[in-house]
Amino acid sequence: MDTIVYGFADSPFGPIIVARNRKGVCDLQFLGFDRHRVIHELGTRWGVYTPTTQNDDMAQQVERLMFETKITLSDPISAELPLCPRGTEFQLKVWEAVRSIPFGTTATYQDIAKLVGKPRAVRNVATAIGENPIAVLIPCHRVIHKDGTLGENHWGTNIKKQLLDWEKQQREAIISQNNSKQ
DNA sequence: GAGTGCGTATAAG
DNA sequence: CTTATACGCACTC
Repeated sequence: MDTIVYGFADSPFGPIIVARNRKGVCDLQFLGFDRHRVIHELGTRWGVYTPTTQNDDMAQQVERLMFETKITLSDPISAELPLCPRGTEFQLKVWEAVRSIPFGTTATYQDIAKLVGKPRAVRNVATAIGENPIAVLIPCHRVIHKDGTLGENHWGTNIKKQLLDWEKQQREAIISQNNSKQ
């Protein structure tokens, strides 16, 4: 049986809960206003009988990697932070495709549908994205409507917009930094 | 098998 | 701008 280590941290976008098993980060949620509901969801996803231990240091370390370390445009987070989400074949495929969207850029739901080889299953892709268990690291906030509007988000359109704005700002900062070096 | 859904396109008010 | 209709299909019940 899998054992889970979870912990709490403060991100620039509000408090988060981070959980990992021995393979990698398996769950990451914004706590939002309803902390208990989110923790309950974690329980239903992994089973109330899954042995857990609390380790806030681990969570804070993950948070620092996500938001404080120098992020390059190619998104090095993946290499340092292996992910281990649980889901159906289809969901895992969709989440993998979402991870290929570069930092600071966006893709449409249709783009992701094509990437997973199911160009007509756009709504199903959207549903799978909505069930993303690992916020930010599986960057579902980078998936937007074809007409440029943001679309819905599990943690609120506000979080989605904030994350996109932040990434865009970071991206531009890195680009201008690189230009001034030459 | 029926109902649902983080979409998209088109038509209409 | 908003509502309506149709399409699409993985998933849940």
